[in-house]
Amino acid sequence: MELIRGTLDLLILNALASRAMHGYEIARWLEDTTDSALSIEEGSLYPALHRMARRGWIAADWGISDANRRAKYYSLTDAGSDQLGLASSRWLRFVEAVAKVLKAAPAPNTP
Amino acid sequence: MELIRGTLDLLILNALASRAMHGYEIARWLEDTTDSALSIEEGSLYPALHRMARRGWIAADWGISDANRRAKYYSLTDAGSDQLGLASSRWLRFVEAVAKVLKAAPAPNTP
DNA sequence: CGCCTTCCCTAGACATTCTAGGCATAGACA
DNA sequence: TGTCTATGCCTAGAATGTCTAGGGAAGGCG
Repeated sequence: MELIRGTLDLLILNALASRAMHGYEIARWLEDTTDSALSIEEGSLYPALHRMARRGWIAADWGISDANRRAKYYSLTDAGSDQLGLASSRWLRFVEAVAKVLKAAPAPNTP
Repeated sequence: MELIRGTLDLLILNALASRAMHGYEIARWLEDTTDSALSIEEGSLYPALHRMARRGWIAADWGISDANRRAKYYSLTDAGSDQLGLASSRWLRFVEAVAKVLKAAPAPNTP
């Protein structure tokens, strides 16, 4: 399912809030957590991770994965934790506002 | 507030589901409905309306506004009504999936 | 050895929103 | 009368973020 723009950071921050993970792991964590409702393309994921590292929200360390391969583990920084709080509340306020809009109109035909 | 990409169509479709409106009216309807939590920039609104008309979701007719000025009134077509149903359910499924992600992580610090 | 899986990466296409303008007219008010 | 504000429509180009469509290296299994 195509992600709605601007939510990937929020998803990644949440993933890393539970524990440090490498990129591939984040992608599978997201699918597991959402029962495959959401999935990240690698072409979106890695640029997003680099962007977030550049902004100081996450830190990277090379390590060895469970499958015994080299993997870059990302963890949340303090700034990243702050950002998670901001992004979460922004998201919740947005969802609430959209809910008002959906409620304002008569129920759409749901076949 | 900057809109999250991909939601503008949904908002407009909902506005027009309640009644036919001209562009300026849609913008104010959205602010009223969301207690100013959301607002559309004109530079986003008009291109979106043209795009949606091109896709056959809405139809345009020139008329005279309450303020006695010429205004282009948009109304939902049958295809637009279908699209509203699709976009709504897609949005709800997405929000639900993100909720699972937010619940998966420990509560963020909300200062 | 060959293949699948894991794991990382990038360039360019694409879509959508915003910034920053422009233009026209009605009505209020001086 | 002239000017100002609110109404109403529009566009070009920048900025952003995701996806498509690749490429590559290495572990483990048959």
